[in-house]
Amino acid sequence: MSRREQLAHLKHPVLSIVGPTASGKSSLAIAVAQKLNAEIVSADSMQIYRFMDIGTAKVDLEKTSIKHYGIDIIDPGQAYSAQLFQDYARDAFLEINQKDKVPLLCGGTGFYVQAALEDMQFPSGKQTDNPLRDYYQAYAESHGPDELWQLLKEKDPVSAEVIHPHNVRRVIRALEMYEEGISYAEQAKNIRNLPAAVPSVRFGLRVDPDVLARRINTRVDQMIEQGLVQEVQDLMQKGFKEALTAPQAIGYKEIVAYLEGQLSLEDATEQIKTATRRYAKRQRSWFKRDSSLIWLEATHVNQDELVDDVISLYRHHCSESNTLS
RNA sequence: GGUCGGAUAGCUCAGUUGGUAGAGCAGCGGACUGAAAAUCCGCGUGUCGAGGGUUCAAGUCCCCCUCCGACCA
Repeated sequence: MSRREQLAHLKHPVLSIVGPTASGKSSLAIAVAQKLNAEIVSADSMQIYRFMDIGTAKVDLEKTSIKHYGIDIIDPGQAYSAQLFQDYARDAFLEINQKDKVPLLCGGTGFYVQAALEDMQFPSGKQTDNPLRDYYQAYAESHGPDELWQLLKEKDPVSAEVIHPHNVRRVIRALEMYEEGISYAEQAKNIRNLPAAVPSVRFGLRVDPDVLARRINTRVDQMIEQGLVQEVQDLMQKGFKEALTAPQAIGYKEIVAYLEGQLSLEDATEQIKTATRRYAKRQRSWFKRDSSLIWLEATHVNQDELVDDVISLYRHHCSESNTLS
């Protein structure tokens, strides 16, 4: 059987749990995994990094007996991508399947979740960077974003049409793809209705935004108390700042600014809180569009109830179909 | 107690010679196919501190009160 077929015929569909940061996903996932004999695959673009523990609210792997994939898999100096995660997560699904256990995908990085579960096809090659990127970046800086967009418009007008001229990062990506003979617009066209690559039952946690904001605030204060500043200091010793992905993390970039004297610790803490709130908002937007999600109200609900709901709904949906046609 | 300054959006503040208000941040909504905790787009949400007066018309001028700040006692 091909890898593709194996993925389409898992013994147990992937149980997926998504939701905004601080919604209680990780803890719910562990509780569900214990009752369901599952192993967890984390879909989190920052928890994949070693040494970034406090600021990413990473679960303490020493304190749980549930196996976690997707945590501490690379060093902060390395770049990562949705494409790499797609392969990684699918390998994990197959490995868990071998053990006859339930693969439980849990995380807040919607792009990664979609890449893992749906038939999203990335250009071949496993690069995280592209040699052209620096050239176009420099071009945007010297000529301005609109000029760069004009460049794309000449080469690939259809893609230029779909991308806002000021979204430099995406304009560059489209130019890169053009050089490889791929149309950004063509790829992006189907994002709303990609077929599943893996059978799954998907849950989304909903938490009242005001309640979530309060949770975020106390969690950030706790991170500071637990030594986030020290953690960032240690990372800077390791050349973290120059890396591509890791220093973009909320809670890290602000503390770096504090350590460099650009912010007071108080201001840095405030900025972490608002950045986290805004992140939660973007997550809400992202997950809203997934019509296959089963939404669970998690604002004032006891976790045990949620666990029971998830398990019974999962079983119910499994009996309906557990493979893809 | 006295003098001066301030009081306008959730916050910091603009507001021309009187014509019922606008920026930044926050917030809300949205996009998203190799960085996604990234990147980008859209939206002003208001008893202009209270009361009275002048005026066709007051955030703006006058009176009075309240609160805050600075200075003088």
